[in-house]
Amino acid sequence: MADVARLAGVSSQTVSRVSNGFPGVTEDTRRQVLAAMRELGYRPNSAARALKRGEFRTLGVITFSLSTMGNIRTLEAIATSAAQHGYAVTLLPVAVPTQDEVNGAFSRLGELAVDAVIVIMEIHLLDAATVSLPPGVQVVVADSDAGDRYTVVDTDQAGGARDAVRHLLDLGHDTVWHLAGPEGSFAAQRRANAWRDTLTAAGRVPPPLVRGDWSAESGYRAGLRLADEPDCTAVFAANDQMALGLLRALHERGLRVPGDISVIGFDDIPESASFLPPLTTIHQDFAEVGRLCVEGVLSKMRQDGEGHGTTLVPTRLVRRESTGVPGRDRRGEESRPPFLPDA
Amino acid sequence: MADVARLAGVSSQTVSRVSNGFPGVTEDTRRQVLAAMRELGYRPNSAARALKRGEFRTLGVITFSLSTMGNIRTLEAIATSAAQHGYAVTLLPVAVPTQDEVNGAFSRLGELAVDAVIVIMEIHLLDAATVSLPPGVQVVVADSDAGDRYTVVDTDQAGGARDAVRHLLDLGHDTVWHLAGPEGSFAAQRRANAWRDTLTAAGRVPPPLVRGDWSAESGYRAGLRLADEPDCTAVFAANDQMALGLLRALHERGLRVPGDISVIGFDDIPESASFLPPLTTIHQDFAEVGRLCVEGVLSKMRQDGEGHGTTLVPTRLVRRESTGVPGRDRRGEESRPPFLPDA
DNA sequence: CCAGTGGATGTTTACGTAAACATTGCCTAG
DNA sequence: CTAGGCAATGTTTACGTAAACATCCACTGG
Repeated sequence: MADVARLAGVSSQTVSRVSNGFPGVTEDTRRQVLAAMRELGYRPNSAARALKRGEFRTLGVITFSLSTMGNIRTLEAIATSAAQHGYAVTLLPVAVPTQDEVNGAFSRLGELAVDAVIVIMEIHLLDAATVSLPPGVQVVVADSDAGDRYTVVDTDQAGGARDAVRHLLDLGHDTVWHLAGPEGSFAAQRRANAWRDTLTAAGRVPPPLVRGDWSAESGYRAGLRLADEPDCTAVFAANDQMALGLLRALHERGLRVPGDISVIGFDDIPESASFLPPLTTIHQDFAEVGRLCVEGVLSKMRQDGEGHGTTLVPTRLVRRESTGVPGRDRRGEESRPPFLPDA
Repeated sequence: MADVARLAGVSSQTVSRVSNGFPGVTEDTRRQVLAAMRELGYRPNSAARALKRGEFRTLGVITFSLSTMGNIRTLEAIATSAAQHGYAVTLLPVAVPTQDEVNGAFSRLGELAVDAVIVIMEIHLLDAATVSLPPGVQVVVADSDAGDRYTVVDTDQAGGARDAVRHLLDLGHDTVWHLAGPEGSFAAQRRANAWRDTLTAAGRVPPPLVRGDWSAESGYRAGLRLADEPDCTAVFAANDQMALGLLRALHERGLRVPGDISVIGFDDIPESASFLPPLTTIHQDFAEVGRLCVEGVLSKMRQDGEGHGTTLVPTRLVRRESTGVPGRDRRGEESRPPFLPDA
């Protein structure tokens, strides 16, 4: 900086003013300084800057190895949104979702150049961890509940699940089976609860819950079981991957979708439009979740925020070809090639 | 730090020594300092640290919005591997893959707290950009060629494509059609070139190349065309998503896979094991790519490295049920339900 | 008994920046 | 014509750390 000042014939403070876009600098002087900066290839040293300003302009994101598409989309939106606010994003990967690993990530965080943290994680792993949070570091949590203890931004899981169930009921199905996510997942739990509540509210009897683990493989196994349930005409899968496996199993058993069984997913991953048949599903707006995480954490930083609360991002039903009116009893009536989209 | 020193009854320098694990501190003193650190909740200030040391212990990763699964896996591996070396990872998202955006990312980079950069990007967007790289910032590129100008780590695209084609030829197919990725992509180009070369080397005539854009939707459209090619008994899709769309199109046209047409993909995304039928594909080791990127950039930093070169990460053929011996002429011969896995 | 040695610890300083305060010089109002 | 004010710019200082150097002290060997 001193070199630039010398070359431009000004003081280093003036260089600082120019590089930060502060007022009170003649247009002439500004130009000269900029020229000198270019000539010397000057780059402000961000370490010194952070030291002086007391902030890093950086957000940390803690997440399990980018396993699910939802986390990835959210992360992407966080990065983009942070960049728009002049913030960088530092990744804090947690290899395996154990309490130890999470604690480790949080303690590393203390020495990390980060002003605030966004956690994409189930809440129950967070409790013991946050005690070691450096004071003044704000936290926003995505993919969780517990809005009373943290600021939470999440997809409206319950609303989406409700829409999925209602869609199938509206089509005329007596009831809807549910292929749930793993027990440990709050998202899975909330979707399952909303599924049960919606059925009950509509005066239907919820069938036994079928448990998967988010993977297509687990959906396949569940599908083999469901294929043997003669009463099953409609399945709400807790995510699109499991729906994919489900479709494969039903297909192998010679069941038509949606002719014999309607299937609806959750997430709306890009591939789901190309499943066999294209999957009706609940679209999640991960970009919005990420954006709100950044807004939330920045606003908390500004007002040293105390207020916690949950922001829900609405979902949207995307109707494709895997859902239709009930008709399993018609099985075998027609001889059209199976799985041809009804449309 | 001064407070800790006072509480522990030592000098700040001794605190520094303890916090950096330097030798020359009595076990007694160390314990006292550590106790004081805990009591005061001391965290070393990473800005001051970076300022003093002249390095940030941080790697920047520039990539287009985490669009493809490959990039994500690579990023994940980079983050993990960097953490093991005591480095953090900062994300530099590029919204749209235009030269302007890339230049912007690189110029922001100059002010960013980053010691080195890993670029996950097609090379041709890099050329004009790197001129603005701060001196001393090393670069490693994934997903590209141009090993003569940069250090490059990439999947062995050509080797994988060759294995895919050979697998189908070995099964007895006369030739192999190719559903390629978009023209702008070097990965797509190299896979297509290797496909053509392998066929030529085997004395076969390469059929006309079919172009997609990586999406399942484009694979579907291509599939509708290929279904009308009576000579087509084997297709090598340049990625699994396009293979997915391809499978759907063939299915709609009543063609069995692999009975009538064999399909092989590239990438081995997790879902491909649950396609209809499960997809034979070329597995990419993104974790290894990411790891090598980190190793490469760190070693370049240590030796102020000049040497460029390309490191290729081998692929692996994953045989599932979408490939088999040729048999399109047998169409209609049997009445078994289509798409049941042959095994 | 003393010089010499080496380990443990303290003191000084500089890293690059920006806030706070100081100075300069020009313009305007009285 | 001059005091006062304000815009432009310069000077000083501190941010928290760690390298370099300085000091202290206990112990060893002659």
